[in-house]
Amino acid sequence: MGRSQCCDKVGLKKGPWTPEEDQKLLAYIEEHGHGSWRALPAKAGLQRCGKSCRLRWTNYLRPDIKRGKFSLQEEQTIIQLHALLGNRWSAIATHLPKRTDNEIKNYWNTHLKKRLTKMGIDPVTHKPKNDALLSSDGQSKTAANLSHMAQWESARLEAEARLVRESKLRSHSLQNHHLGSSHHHVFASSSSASTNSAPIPNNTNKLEAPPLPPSQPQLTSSTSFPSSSSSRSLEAIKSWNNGGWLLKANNNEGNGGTNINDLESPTSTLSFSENNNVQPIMTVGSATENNSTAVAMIEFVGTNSGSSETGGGVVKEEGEQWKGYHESSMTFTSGFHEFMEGVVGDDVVEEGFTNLLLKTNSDDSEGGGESNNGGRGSGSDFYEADNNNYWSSILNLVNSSPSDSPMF
DNA sequence: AAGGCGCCCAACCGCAGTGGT
DNA sequence: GACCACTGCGGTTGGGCGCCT
Repeated sequence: MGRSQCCDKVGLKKGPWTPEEDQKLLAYIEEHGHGSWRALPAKAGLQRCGKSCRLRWTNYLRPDIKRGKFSLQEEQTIIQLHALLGNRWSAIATHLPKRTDNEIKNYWNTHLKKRLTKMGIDPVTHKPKNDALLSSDGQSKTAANLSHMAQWESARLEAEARLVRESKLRSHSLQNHHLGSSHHHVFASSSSASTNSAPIPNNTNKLEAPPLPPSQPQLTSSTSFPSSSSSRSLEAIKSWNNGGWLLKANNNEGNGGTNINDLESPTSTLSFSENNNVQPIMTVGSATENNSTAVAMIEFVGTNSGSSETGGGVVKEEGEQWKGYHESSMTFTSGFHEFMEGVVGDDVVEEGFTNLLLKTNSDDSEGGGESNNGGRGSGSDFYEADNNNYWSSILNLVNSSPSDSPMF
């Protein structure tokens, strides 16, 4: 694509900002807001490019920024979210109020990455570097499955983040609409409302998950979130994590056939195409609400050449549930169960995502006993204990995210 | 005291995505 | 559909600072 540099004009200043410049920028934004960053520097009397001004405001001058040392809680949150989201700093920042993505990124690169490395954990994959786990005892499969499910989780979290951002935007735009204002309110403009956020999506959003290894289904997720239902919807998603839906679904299965709308708990459905291409469409939704509440859809596109849109016969209409999947899809009880059996094995499916992680950890400790490298007193015991709780803490984070958090 | 070294973090850079025309 | 303007994001840089020798 390529764009002309914004700062290539001669005479524009670069480098650290002076207090005078800060003052000018602050004063201007407080008075006028920041409708157009391109035009702002000239109006504010700054010899800077708009991009530089935006960055200075976003990362430093905004009044709702917390500066200083990261708390232990914040550190844990960053590590856990990074395990799920990777280097999606803006998404991670949505979990950390008053922290900017830049700050989090810096903190990760300078502190947390090193700490994980010291713990013997690969900061990229969040897996133990000494991969005794991946021995020939079948745990490699579990580890691979774990990775696979973490990617589910990653895409899901990202979808949630977008949901919240969209919700915020809508509420802001509603506010603005009521106030009859456009960009002349510093904290009501779309930019400031989504300071830590990605561009606000339209009604439907395709998200690409981290690249999957060959032979695994490619994961994308689509969201279609009525903002009013976000809170309950996210509770539903959390319930999915908690594995509660599995029990409920299985119980219902015993009752002879499952209608997702009959489930008390939030439900999910997977839609499989007739052929062997893995093309499930999973909907995580609040079935107790009216049926028009489409909540979250995670779409698996087979690695084969088929496209989910064309192959599965699934059509989503804006603001509605997926049209037609009721007829062709299995209920979540059987569909997801069978799908996950194929992917991760029956025992794993029965136990749910969270338990899988815990099981993996407990297996580690049971199998290894002392340590992965077989040594006692090597100084790694402390880190092993951390590793044992590592993934479970990640899930705990997700499961325990309060509904009223900035994220939820 | 001073030079070297490593760390930290604000800021820059380039690309991607989106909306308007 | 092509083009342009603009914003957001993530990787990278480099200057300042503190610690060590």
